[in-house]
Amino acid sequence: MERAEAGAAGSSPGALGPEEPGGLPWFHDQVVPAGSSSSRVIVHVDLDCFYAQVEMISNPELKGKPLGVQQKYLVVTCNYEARKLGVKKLMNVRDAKEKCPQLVLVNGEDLTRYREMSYKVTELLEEFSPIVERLGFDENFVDLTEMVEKRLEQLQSDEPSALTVSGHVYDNQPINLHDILHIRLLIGSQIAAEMREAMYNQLGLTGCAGVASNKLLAKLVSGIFKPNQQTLLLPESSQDLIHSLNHIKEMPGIGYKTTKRLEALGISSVRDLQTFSSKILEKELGISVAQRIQKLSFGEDNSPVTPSGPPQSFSEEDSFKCSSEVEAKNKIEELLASLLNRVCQDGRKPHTIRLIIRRYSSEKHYNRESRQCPIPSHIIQKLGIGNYDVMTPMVDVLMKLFRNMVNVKMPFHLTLLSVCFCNLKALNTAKKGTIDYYLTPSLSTTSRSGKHSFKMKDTHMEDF
DNA sequence: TGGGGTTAT
DNA sequence: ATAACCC
Repeated sequence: MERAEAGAAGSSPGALGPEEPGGLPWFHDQVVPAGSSSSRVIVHVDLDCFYAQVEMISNPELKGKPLGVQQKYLVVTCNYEARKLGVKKLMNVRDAKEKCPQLVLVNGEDLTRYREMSYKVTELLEEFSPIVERLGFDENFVDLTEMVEKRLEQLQSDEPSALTVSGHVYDNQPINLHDILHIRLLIGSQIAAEMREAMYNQLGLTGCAGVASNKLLAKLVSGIFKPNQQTLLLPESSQDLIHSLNHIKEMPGIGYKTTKRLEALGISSVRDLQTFSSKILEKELGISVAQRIQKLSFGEDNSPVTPSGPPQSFSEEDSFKCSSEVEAKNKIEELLASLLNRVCQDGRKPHTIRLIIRRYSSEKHYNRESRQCPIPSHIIQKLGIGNYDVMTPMVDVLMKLFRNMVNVKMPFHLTLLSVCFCNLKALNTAKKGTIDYYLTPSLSTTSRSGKHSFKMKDTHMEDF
């Protein structure tokens, strides 16, 4: 893999400080208390134009050509060839074709291959450290603190270039090899490089990485050098980084709604937010949001890297025009069929099903409504095996949810349908002798005889 | 704006 | 069930 970055400024290999009498490097006694939340080493890994990369792997003839991935009338992402020619993310297909007539488009409405590749990336990163948090399909945070500590213990002072940073350093700030925080982050940058190398060698994917002391800063710094490069942020540069943002809307964690409310208070820059009265902010946004985002404005973020593990929900959606119950039912069947395949592969069983609609309306930014209910237990039990037996009863349940939301006797116009399986439970967690065992129909003796199915507290659709 | 995801209230 | 956030 090509490495665009040169060795970082300020890192001079072999410039170790004085050694202790025992021959150990000076920093071996600079212990950070175990479990301490101060001074972590976090990496944010961000794949380059992920969907486009997956498409180019599926069809290598696309490599070298300007490529866009299309969903409905939008180019949701594109490769760098296309970006050079003026195509932007989430650009209208017409505008994109106008800007770039040679643009090759592939349909990316089926996320299956993207999702599969996404989890391969997360699993690869989990081999480095189990503390991996997914953010969308193409980003991951990894807490490297423990791994860095282990490498520091192993580190021999006579290893040549053991203390060379990998990739860029933000602002070209010099590394101080006598500063333990610098050393720890530098080791983090080496691990980040190994991660990117593994992603390329094992999966054929390129991406960026940012190494810093918390998630916010790692995420912000990962985007500094853009495709296929990595950047390390040293603590002394964190204020420069956050003030390089032109507007608070660029701060991860401050979304559309909060931005509007902040603007109404006259807050638009990061410094505006830093210096704004905490009391007033708390009264306007609530204490929780106010305190969190004001800390973010200083580059402070104590939120942990929370291991994502397997997904909490599976959903399939399609945006399309729908004005009759028959159209809705057909689409629901289609969405459900795909979901059943996915849930079957996962192995766990969903205990809740949800139907989401979007109604046509001229103005109103985010309008979605949903109804959910427990999946009847007799359907849950058939989930692993008979894929077709469950279709009909599940569609019945979903259509009841549909009619609960939409008055089918009146004209209606929907623009989206989505089906979601959630409340996923592992199959045989109930162990003999526990309360669960006796309350789990599939394991209890009465249920095993197959003659009684008990209901427990499931709400039934007849209730509607 | 698509087709997904998450957590908090 | 909705509302906010993320991609």
